[in-house]
Amino acid sequence: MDGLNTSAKTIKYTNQRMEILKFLREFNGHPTVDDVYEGVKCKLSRISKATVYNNLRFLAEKELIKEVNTKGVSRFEANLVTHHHIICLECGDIKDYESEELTEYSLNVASKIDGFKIESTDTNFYGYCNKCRRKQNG
Amino acid sequence: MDGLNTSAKTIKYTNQRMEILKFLREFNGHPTVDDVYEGVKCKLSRISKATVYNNLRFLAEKELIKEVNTKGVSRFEANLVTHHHIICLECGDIKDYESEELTEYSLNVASKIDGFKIESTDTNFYGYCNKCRRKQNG
DNA sequence: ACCTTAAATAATAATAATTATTAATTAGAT
DNA sequence: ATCTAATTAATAATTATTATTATTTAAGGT
Ligand SMILES: [Mn+2]
Ligand SMILES: [Mn+2]
Ligand SMILES: [Zn+2]
Ligand SMILES: [Zn+2]
Repeated sequence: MDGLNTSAKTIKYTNQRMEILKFLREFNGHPTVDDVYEGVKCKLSRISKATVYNNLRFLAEKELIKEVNTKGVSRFEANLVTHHHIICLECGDIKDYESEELTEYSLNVASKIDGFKIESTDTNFYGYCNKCRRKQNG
Repeated sequence: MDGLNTSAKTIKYTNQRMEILKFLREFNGHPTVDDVYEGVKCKLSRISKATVYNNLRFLAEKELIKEVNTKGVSRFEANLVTHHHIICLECGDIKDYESEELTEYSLNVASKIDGFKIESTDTNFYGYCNKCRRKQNG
């Protein structure tokens, strides 16, 4: 897999870093720090949780992953394509939702905002997933 | 001011609760739990921080205030009108942005999503505020 | 292949944010 | 005025995150 091909000066390709990035790319979701920590443990049993924190911050800084705004704990993802999120208010499940049109529309709105130089935008949809709806009804 | 006129059964109109709600309505921003705690202390010097947490959760539950999804600490607001947020990536400042059109557009997109029953939607705009841009340049 | 060195790691301590516990207080009903 | 479930204050406990530091290591130069 292609690794840390950024405009780097001194970036070390450590095992820990590569496994964390690989995990995020394969996980294909929005794992918490603990999810990542547990996920890479099978490969790197002696990894420190601080290393997970450090690398997630590092990778986000280098724009190889993104941090997702959620209430409560930090979450990360490897999906760098601009996209939106569908969030279940019951179980907290977060699904990606891609819509070029919505992105275009939002960016166009953004271009009219002054006092702020807008770099990016995303939309959250809040509701209830099928699983949680089935539970609520009967 | 109108208080807790919700479909309530047993809701107590305590001083603490009312001051917290009043603070949020007058603050007109997105204060953290600590902001609220510090803000109501002048009126209620003996208030416990746990009471602030409890009431913020309570008021959000009753839909008298809203919790805002931000990275890091929890934030709350009394602005119940559907609206969007402009967030400075440098200083973290959060500004409200109302746009009926964007809300309408997003809800229309939402109506086409299946597997989820969407209840609400909001859009975040990320960028840099004038103040932070001035600092960065010269 | 060996040296050098800045960067990264593991282990752990420290701090910050949030939740749980519990005895005392109180709003609102009777 | 009395009653009672809800709320509160104080504080302990738990989680999440950041800081510290001695040790290890990736990568570049010889
Ligand atoms: Mn995503
Ligand atoms: Mn707002
Ligand atoms: Zn769900
Ligand atoms: Zn700013």
